[in-house]
Amino acid sequence: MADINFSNPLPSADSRPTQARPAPAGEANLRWDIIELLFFAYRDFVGDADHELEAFGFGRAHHRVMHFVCRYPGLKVADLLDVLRITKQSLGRVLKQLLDEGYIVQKTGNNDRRQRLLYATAKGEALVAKLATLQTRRIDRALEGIGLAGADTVRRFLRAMIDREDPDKVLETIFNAPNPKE
Amino acid sequence: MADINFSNPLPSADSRPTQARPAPAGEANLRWDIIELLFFAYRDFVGDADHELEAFGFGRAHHRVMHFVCRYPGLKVADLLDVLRITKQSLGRVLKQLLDEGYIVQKTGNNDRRQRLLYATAKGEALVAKLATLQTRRIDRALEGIGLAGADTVRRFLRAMIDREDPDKVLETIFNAPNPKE
DNA sequence: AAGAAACGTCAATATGGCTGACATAAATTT
DNA sequence: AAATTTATGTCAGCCATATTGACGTTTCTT
Repeated sequence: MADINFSNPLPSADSRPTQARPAPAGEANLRWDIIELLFFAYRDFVGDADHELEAFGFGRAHHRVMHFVCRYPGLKVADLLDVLRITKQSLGRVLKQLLDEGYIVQKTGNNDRRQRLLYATAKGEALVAKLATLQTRRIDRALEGIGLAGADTVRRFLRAMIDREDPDKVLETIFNAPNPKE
Repeated sequence: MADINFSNPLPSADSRPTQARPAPAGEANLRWDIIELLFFAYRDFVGDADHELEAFGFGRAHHRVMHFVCRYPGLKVADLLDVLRITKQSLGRVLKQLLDEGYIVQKTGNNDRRQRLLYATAKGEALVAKLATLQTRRIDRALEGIGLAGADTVRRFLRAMIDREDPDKVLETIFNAPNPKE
């Protein structure tokens, strides 16, 4: 607590515009800018969906489940747990609601009858598409000035931000997918 | 629920590798790839900090508060509420812990003595720096193959993902900041 | 027949959001 | 000077979503 210089407060500290604290000499080059941009970008990105979900009485948890079930039809419950990194008890409640309200259906596995393969209904697909449309609008707007090569750079960056060890089934699919041409 | 083709299940549906559902004809071009990459990238990005925070008995909420107080010293409580988009009651609980445990201090405003300007202590700064270091490591790794121009593209993309209307004090600072040269 | 696996569920608990109401001190307006 | 508004704090309770641990059923594997 020694080197914080507010013991002798700056004159009119609260009338100056807010400024990011300059990096002290000893501090390694930290990516403050990208760290904060990620925070705000993600906040507004999920905000799009959050707002719409309210009208359905759903939360983020429901969205995540529906999204991945819709995108990867036939996902097992265990797969979903891996992807979402939550416990089956947590998933249980949310999944039950989505089943009861007809957004998702279960189907017993053919090979292994213990499995409950998950599929989105048309109702579920419609909602997921609606949410994805909102988010796509934001992404398109953000990519606008950046060009095709830029979009690819963004994709490469995001991919590289993801842990590669012990990838779940969905991530494996994503990593193996060819980078789209746009 | 008519056009989902699992009424006549595909042979050995659960032995095939997981595949992303191909986009139906009627569906607009949705950015499924970037939507999912953002999900996983952010999940792992905040995971770095989450893991470390456990050792301190703190959660994500504490991190967010400490981070912005540390980065924008002298932030008012009201500013923080704008940035985090939570209620003062929610902030209150978390902030009280951080004050009690000596990660943050308050200082009465000079111009307006109602205000409580927030500052991180050395202890607080150390923790924030530690967490930022972890996240910076991940970002650096992700930017590695992308080059300087690529890093700038990523920054531009993330900036453009953020809502511009009604920016809070911190966001204004970020938007007005010159793009760093790397 | 025994064990393991996939899933479901009950119970209890924690975190971090929320709303509404109310209190205080200080600034501002009348 | 009095009234009002602003910035903040706080009490009480609710809700959503996460957790752990335990136990049960069905089904597959050995």
